[in-house]
Amino acid sequence: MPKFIGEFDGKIDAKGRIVIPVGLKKQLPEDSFNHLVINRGFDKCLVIYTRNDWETETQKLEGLDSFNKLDRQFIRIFNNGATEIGLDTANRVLIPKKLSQYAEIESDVVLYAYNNKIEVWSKKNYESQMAIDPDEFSKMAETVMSKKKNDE
Amino acid sequence: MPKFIGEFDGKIDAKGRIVIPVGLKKQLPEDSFNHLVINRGFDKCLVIYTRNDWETETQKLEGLDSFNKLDRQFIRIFNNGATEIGLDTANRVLIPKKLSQYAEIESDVVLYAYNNKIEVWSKKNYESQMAIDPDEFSKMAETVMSKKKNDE
DNA sequence: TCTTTTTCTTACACTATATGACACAACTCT
DNA sequence: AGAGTTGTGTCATATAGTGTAAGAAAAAGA
Repeated sequence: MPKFIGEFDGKIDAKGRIVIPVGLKKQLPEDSFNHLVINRGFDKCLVIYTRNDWETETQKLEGLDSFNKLDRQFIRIFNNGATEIGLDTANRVLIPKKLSQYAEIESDVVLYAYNNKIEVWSKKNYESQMAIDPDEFSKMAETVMSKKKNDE
Repeated sequence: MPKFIGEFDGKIDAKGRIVIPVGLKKQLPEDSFNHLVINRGFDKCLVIYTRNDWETETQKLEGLDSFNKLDRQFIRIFNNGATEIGLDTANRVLIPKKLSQYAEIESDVVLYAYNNKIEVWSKKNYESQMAIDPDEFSKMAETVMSKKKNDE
């Protein structure tokens, strides 16, 4: 499983393409250049996985109960919009229009890579997502990490 | 885990690079020269880790649930734009523009190394951060250390 | 103290990358 | 078929990134 890291600024061009900066491209396995999957994220962003990782992710859904209405709906929505994409000759990926609309991407974007995901944000949404003051953040840390402890 | 120590003055050049002084470079494990991670710290400074240490830090996040909104946001903010960097042929590191802006770094910088972190400050912010009179400092010690005791 | 070596600083030159414009192919719709 | 839309590739240019070198300053050794 690739471990991505980095935060990159970029733009979407008139045709809806975003350049994958070299710093990020270098982290991608070569055989994934033409086998990436992009989908809606849970927040107003898009997520790019390698095809392999995407399959791993969807396997997490396998335990769900396809006789259960809510589960079925979730699976449907989760898969909706997932599209395979690839790098073109200029290291760009074409973002399907539906998805860029969903993420409210118009011109400036931020690529935010961590773990096995590359998140694609409109700059505006990215900034408001990240705007949090240190005190709030440390409270958040307590909540999140203590919950984690209880789970164990 | 490396244990850094020292305070170094330096400058950022027109291309956004900062020289890692030899005294500091010697403290870095050789195999980390091209695998350093930099990201935003609290208090308008930047923090550099070795990639290994960074991964140790982020392992704390591993049990979190990416289907949970708060957890996701926490992960994102914790990562905070971490980016991998390396030393060039002249022992410099290129600071991503976004980050130097965040830390208000324009010309003079201070590298402040302790534990497994190297903090990068603009000289101005560093000085105002460190400007404190002895009485205040001792009061601060009481507050901080007694709180710690209660936690234990 | 003087010499030698190392480290720092600055400047510059070269390479790689990002960006925007444009041309054209494929496809859709009327 | 023709007009419009969408997808893909190419190119030129500006900017960002990287490497090299020379002199100044500092440190180390004799």
